[in-house]
Amino acid sequence: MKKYLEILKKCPLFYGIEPAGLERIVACLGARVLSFDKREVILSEGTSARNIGILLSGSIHIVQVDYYGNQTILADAHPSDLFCESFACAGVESLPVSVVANEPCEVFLFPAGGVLHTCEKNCEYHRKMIFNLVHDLADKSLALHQRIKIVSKRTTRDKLMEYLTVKAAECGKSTFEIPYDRQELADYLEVDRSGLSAEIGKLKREGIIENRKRCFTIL
Amino acid sequence: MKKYLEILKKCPLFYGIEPAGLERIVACLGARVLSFDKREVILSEGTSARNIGILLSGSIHIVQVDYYGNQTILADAHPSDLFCESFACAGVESLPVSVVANEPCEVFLFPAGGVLHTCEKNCEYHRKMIFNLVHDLADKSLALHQRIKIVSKRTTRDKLMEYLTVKAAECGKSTFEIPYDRQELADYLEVDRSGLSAEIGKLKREGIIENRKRCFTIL
DNA sequence: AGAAATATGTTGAATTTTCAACAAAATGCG
DNA sequence: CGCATTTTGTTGAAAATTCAACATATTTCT
Repeated sequence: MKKYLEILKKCPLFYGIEPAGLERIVACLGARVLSFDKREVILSEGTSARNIGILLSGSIHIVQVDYYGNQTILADAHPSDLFCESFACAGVESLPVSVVANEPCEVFLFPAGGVLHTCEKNCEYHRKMIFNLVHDLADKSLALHQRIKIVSKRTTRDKLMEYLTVKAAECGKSTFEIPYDRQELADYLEVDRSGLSAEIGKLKREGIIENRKRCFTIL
Repeated sequence: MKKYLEILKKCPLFYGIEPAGLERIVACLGARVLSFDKREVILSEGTSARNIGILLSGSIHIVQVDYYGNQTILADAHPSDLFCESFACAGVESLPVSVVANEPCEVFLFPAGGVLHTCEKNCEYHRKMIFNLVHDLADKSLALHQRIKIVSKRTTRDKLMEYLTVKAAECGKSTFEIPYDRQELADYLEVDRSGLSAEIGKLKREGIIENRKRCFTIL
């Protein structure tokens, strides 16, 4: 477990907890470390929602897939990110999303009970974690609102421009890389892939954006 | 303030806190009670996000309005419900949504600091509130996921049927009332109002649903 | 390097949504 | 009760999305 401490240290759940405490807590959580190949399903919609995950390496997508195979990408996570904490904390039985490996990755999985139920001595670390959890859950909520703001635009063009504008603001630059390929971007924006490609082409010809693969520039 | 205690008692933030404690806490929060008429803006997008609200009477809508006046209804709240807690807890400066009175209503508004910063004596009540907050934030996150699942459907018909199915499951009956009029339902589903009316008419003629005003039956 | 697999761009037809304008129904109010 | 206002339903035309099919480009693997 030791070799993962550097990543875990940066997890929002453990902010403000010094290394010695972290090691104790991590031991206490009863976590498993699991590895997955690209495209493997890490957690499947409908299965138990009792576990919280922390991504150790690689990257993952949080997705919903409907009846007809339409996939919606809700979020992507990177090393040190928490995932599925909201479902575990809400106490729902079954997961309303799936978690899929976007590249080979390792995850740290542990039952939420270890965080939610204070240990015998109501330790300071526990108190910190709960506070951190509040902050993290609020952040996730914010991200969902942001995503809703993007996909609630009515046209492919407006969705794309809103997304790019948000991303540019996030990076503080007008040239930046996005974490999705075309199909994934379409799944995030909830539009048709070919229509998205067409729209990107149009925006380029109109001199509004520049683009090569995952790199975009807003002019 | 006394007369609101019955409503406040049922607020998710105060679960498990007995009446005596509740009265002390409420006094401690430094809240204002404000009244609004139907359609009045209670909190406006872009203004300070430091306050948490509890609805005392009436009902409200959490909305986003874009550039061109397209309104998106993100959620509705009823007496005892918390609102805007996620933005206050995330520590963002400006509110990404507006809160609008859906009918005459009273709200209880207080700075989030009173909940997030433990009082001198790190009291048991405070600990409970933070735990309650975790649960509440997780629930809100879940509601957003559910909404995304609905609006990510690609057609008006699929969005509507998904929404009605969820509502029916919520009530445990196939006949139920929804909290929105036609325009509001359209704003929630992110579709055109007239197209929605047409689709409801079609579903009725096809014998898939029954509907009179806000009352729907899935057949 | 070369073949196979994957990702991206392009097109036109079919479907669906949006928009505007108006009619009909329901509601609120003096 | 009757008028004014608001809400809901209907329609047709314009705009946009989706879908399928295919061409081209890029990546992966041996």
